[in-house]
Amino acid sequence: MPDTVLNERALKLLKTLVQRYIRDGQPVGSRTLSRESALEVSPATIRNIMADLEELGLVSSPHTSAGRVPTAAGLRVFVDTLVTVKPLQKKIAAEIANGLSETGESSQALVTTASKLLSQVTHLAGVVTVPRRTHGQLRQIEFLQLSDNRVLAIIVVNAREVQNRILKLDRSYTESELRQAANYLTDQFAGNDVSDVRSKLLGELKQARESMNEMMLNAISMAQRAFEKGETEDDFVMAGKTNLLDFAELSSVDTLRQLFEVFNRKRDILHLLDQCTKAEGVQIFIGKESGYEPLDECSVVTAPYTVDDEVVGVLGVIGPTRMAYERVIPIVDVTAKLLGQALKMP
Amino acid sequence: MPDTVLNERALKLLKTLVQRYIRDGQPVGSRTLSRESALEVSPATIRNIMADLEELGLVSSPHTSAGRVPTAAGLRVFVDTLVTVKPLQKKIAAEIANGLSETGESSQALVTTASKLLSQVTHLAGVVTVPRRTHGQLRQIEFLQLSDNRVLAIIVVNAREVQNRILKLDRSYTESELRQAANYLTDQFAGNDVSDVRSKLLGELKQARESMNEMMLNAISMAQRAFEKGETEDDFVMAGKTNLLDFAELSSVDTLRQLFEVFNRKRDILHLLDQCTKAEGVQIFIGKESGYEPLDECSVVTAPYTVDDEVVGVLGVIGPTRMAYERVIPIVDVTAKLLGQALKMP
DNA sequence: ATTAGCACTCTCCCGTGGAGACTGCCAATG
DNA sequence: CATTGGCAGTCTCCACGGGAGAGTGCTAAT
Repeated sequence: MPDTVLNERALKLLKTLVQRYIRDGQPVGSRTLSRESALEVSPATIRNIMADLEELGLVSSPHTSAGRVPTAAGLRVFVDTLVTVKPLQKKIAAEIANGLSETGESSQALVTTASKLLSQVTHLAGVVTVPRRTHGQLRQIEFLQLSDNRVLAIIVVNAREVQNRILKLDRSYTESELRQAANYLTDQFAGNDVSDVRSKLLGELKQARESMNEMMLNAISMAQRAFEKGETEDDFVMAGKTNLLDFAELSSVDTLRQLFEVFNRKRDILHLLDQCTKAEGVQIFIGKESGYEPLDECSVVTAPYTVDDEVVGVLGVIGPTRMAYERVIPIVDVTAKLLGQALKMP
Repeated sequence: MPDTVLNERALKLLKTLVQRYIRDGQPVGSRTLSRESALEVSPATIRNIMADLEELGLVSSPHTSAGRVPTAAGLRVFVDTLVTVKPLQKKIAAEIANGLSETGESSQALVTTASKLLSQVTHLAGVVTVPRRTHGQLRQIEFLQLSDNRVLAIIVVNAREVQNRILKLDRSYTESELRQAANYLTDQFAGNDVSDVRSKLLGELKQARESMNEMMLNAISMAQRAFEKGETEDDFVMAGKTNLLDFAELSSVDTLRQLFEVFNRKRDILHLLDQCTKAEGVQIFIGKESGYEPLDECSVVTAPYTVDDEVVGVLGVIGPTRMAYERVIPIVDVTAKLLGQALKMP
């Protein structure tokens, strides 16, 4: 036994073991390891070290006479301290940058593109949460009469987002009533932070119920309805689920079934992604660390993306625990940065 | 050999064979068939008849000593002449009706719900094309200034559909210019069939280029841009892909991969669905009849749905060839009718 | 501490040999 | 002459077993 159990040599071996395992997904034997690692040691020595690593819970053997496979803990050590992030290929960086710049206006489209790019470049499943701009500036409110009692509210935020919402009202309004209401509201609230608008509306309504004329009251109550449930349900997009079919270790139909089910339910995944807004920079969940049973055999690599220094969403990829972290990490990293930039542009 | 080769008894046997095969997906032997069918004949007789049916290409045996399995041709005969459609369970009809009536306003939402209902009720994959109303009445056009040179066009059709489109223009317009343009266009074209508007715009522009004032010219050219590319890309929705994972015969990971890929590409499927708008009533494609290799082991059951006697879209389900046609056919049928009704409502 | 050698273990891949399920054919039957 | 019972033949499925290959753990030597 060496001075400290996890000495440099052991770590170097762990690193090559993980790299090899990631490459072809099979247990790595001592002979292979002795050839692969630059270290000049015999297989026998490696076997000893492996026994140590196994005791520490960093590797394990599927059965007596197979090589070793890194455990989740082993992978964690790898990504935390051993991984040497490959410099991003220019070609790939360009692919992402182009993809995003070629995409048109709406932030929804940008998010979808980002997700597709991630999946395309990493050959994993890409996920991106829809940006939730807590500090957007309300630009304009407009109402259109659709039919009796039904009014279309259009809310423009930040010169980019456009939200439609159909309101059913208790009576019908004339066109000029609607125009007046819209003008009043736009005058009153344009430039306000959109997260404040709702509470201000409530305050306004309560504070001055009697001092206002009917028109204003109507306008405010309509606006309230329009701002209700501001979150849309479609709050993240995902591309490349089929890439997961490529990996042998996920290919039991049952595992796949579970996986696809989770992606359909969305909520669980979203919760997981939400946690990532707190940290900054790339974050990695390996296996059970995600806390969701169906993802036990998956890793998730995420990074928050920002607009004007404010975190507005998270993106990342989901794949088997044996994904190519060295490649994936920088990809997720720059995609987050580029998406942030793309969203900022006018 | 009987009078005519495909006599009544042979057909009855084919029917029970198909039913049995659909039920549990395994080859059916002569003994089973003799018990199952109400016919009082011995297995030996049945073996003779089976030999005949095999010669006709309606059944086949996977190997010498397995029972018989219906071929695609056999299934075709079954659905064309033998199937006795089960009366739709009230519970299911109610489920669909409720599901649709509880869904809110937008036709997009209705379509998604319909797709989900189909998949939920049949345990297959549900598909619905987005309604393409060729004869919708234009109700209103509105323009909103977003930022310099960027204008949001809002087109209201039929008191239900709302389309947004962002236009990049060569100069910026004042609010009143936009309002005038919108008013002019709404006056001019409201009530027109939306499919005519574009051509009328063109005509108007050409015919009277000099006689118009600049405002009108601007209005018309803006409107033209707004009506370009009227089709959205997201032209059908699909729910319940995961249901396909349930069926043993589709569960080779490779088959599944192909299948999911097809659903992602969308275009091929859409083409297939488009063909179904021509026929009326329920239409069935068995195996290769669909013409798409990845669907070789699948059947597609579709029905067009109508609004005001005009076919506006197609819905249906996709599943393995051995799907429960007797149950699925009426479900697809009523869903089409109910969706049509739901879309018609104000 | 490292290494070579060796016995041991476990998987994977065949080939083998019933057991079970049907068929196809033939001869008997009404 | 259609139908039936009987019977041999065929094919799958599964369990068993043995040999090859890979890799380990232990021990004794360096």
